[in-house]
Amino acid sequence: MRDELSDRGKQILEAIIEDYISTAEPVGSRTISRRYGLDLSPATIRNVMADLEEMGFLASPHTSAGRVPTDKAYRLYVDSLLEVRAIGRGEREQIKRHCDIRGKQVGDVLKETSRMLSSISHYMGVVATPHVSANVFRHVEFVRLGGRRVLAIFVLQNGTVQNKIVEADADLSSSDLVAMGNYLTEFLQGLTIAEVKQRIIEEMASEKARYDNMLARALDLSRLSLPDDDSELFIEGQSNILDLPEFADVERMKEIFRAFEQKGHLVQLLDRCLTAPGINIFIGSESRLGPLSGLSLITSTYATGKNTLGVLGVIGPTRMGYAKVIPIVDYTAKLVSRVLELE
Amino acid sequence: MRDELSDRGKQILEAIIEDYISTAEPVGSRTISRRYGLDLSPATIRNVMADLEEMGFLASPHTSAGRVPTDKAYRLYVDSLLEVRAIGRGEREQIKRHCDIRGKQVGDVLKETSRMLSSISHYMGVVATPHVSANVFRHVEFVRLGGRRVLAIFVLQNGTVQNKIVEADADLSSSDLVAMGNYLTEFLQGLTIAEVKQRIIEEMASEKARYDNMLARALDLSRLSLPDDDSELFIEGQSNILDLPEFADVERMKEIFRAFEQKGHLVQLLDRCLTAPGINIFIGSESRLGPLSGLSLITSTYATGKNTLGVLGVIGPTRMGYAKVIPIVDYTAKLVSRVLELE
DNA sequence: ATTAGCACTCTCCAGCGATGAGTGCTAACT
DNA sequence: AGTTAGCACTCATCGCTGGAGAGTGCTAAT
Repeated sequence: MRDELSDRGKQILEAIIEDYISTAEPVGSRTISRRYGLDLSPATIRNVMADLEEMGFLASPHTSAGRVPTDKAYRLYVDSLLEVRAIGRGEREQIKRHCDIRGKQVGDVLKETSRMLSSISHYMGVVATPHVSANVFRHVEFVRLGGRRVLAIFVLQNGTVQNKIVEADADLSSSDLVAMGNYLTEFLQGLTIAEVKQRIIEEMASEKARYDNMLARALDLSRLSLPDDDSELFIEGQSNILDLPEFADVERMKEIFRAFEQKGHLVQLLDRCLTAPGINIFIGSESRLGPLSGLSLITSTYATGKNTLGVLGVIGPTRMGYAKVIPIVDYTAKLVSRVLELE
Repeated sequence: MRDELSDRGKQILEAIIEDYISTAEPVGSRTISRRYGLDLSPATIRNVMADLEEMGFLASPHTSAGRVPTDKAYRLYVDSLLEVRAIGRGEREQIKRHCDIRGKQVGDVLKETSRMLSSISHYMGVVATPHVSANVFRHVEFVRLGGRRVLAIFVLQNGTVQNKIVEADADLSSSDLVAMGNYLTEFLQGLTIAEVKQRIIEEMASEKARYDNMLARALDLSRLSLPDDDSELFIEGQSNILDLPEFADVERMKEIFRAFEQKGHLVQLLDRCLTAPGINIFIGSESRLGPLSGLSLITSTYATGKNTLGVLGVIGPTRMGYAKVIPIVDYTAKLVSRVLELE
């Protein structure tokens, strides 16, 4: 009876969580007894709350404030108490309307998706661009810059374009570069970037490359200029979290903004989601990222056909409106998948 | 004597400004008399300060605080009091070190420049990417997406790549698209994007296009997919301004972050700088952008040869260290110009 | 023209008590 | 045995107060 959660315990915990989500104020026994039709006196609820606190689901900021749900409570809530509503009609329309991508740059589509997620959820939107490795190579071109510097442009099957400035180890004429580009475009057609890497290394070791100087140079150049595998991150709507009462404290706010400025950690976190298709939820300290404590992350992967392309989601306070945001993220991921789909 | 600034007036104003720049506290007559070797009693200085206030160079937050410089004062300071120091040796090294661009994407170079500006100045770095119109067309390619959607990729002479998704008005096969790309690449070679626009319109009205259905389609497709002329903005180091005491107020901070989230206004402001080569300085309300009052902007244009490419700069509080930041912006702009130079 | 002196203003801060929300415990009730 | 009413207790919050300190403006003396 002490370690197992009774039905009533669950009901009261749920009420507390939902109240806290909507008010951001520690919730007291009286509130629960009045506002949620449980027909129990505050005293009874106090008893239950004391148990819940002992079990680690609640915490009290100080003796005479109400109780606040812990990360553990949100986890339980998300896993088994919460009934995910279907997405609202208005929201669905809004997302659809956004997804008219004609005339937009591919990168901008993702950026705007991020912005849309933030404005519709009133939290922060995050979209990670697809990792490069799994994408299929389509076209490469080299442009001569000053000196020996060369601009390499890789076009991938899904429409993203990667470019990079490299230093060649010999002077190369423009026509050399065009020829190299044409040759490599042909040679690498249809491979994924990961395979391209592989193929180049193999070829460089081959007989042919040893005798054909130009070929060797072309291969070397392409090796240098292969796009890096890091994905970009669009984080939009940061100002939304400025309105949340829990971040009214200036120090807290600084900490968060600092954390988001160097996106590295967040990228890692999102990478973890890549391997688990569908909705993923990190609550508060579960992310194991210090500065993100107090924040939750709801993500979903977007994909075309079998290929997982990337991750998108919403970052909000741990007390975010899971019931509303989860279907939004889910629906958006599906729609983005469809929109980016190739035939 | 009343409207014209005496030498002593200037000296004292300069002292006040410099003190305020370093302390962010309203400065009193005693401070000036003690810390700056003017050999005048506080009372004398008070008289001068009263004059300066009447002339609009100083303001007092309330009766018993010291005085604070107005935008007008900073303008005078920047225009005629300030002696711009040569750039520091350490700073020069730091900027140089950053400018090793091998192996980086072109866009990233600008983004990192922005970041570098922010970290070296301790304010915010801004870099606007070049406008598209003046750039020279190099290559276009069309990729078939689902349905009638087509991905158009424009490569420009300076290495930037623009892409856009458009809806074709007929089903086009992959080979059609490749052919169109090749034809247009040939046809538009060497023109600026502005000229490309022109040329396409002309050609669409020509005899040839009227009879060659495929040509007409190709032209139409390229017209739709021409890159937009808006330049992107990289704003980095926003968290730096969180540390400034004048923005300790949460409301003020929200306002600023909101303003930066929609970059439109700022782009307009930077565009104004494009036409005036070299260093430009906007102080506080001079920018005529409400939310930017209290902030100053120091910009410089970067260019290759004759072509102005874009604008970069630093945004900080009006009381920013002009003497230090101006040479930093200047030097960075020159270096970026050199680095992006084509041969 | 400059300065010393002084009264005055206004912010900032610490201390104070009142208020009220919420708890935990005990004893009575069903 | 579970539930509830009652009550003493804790603690954050708020408004008020008075003192300290910084800085000013004015006047009169140098």
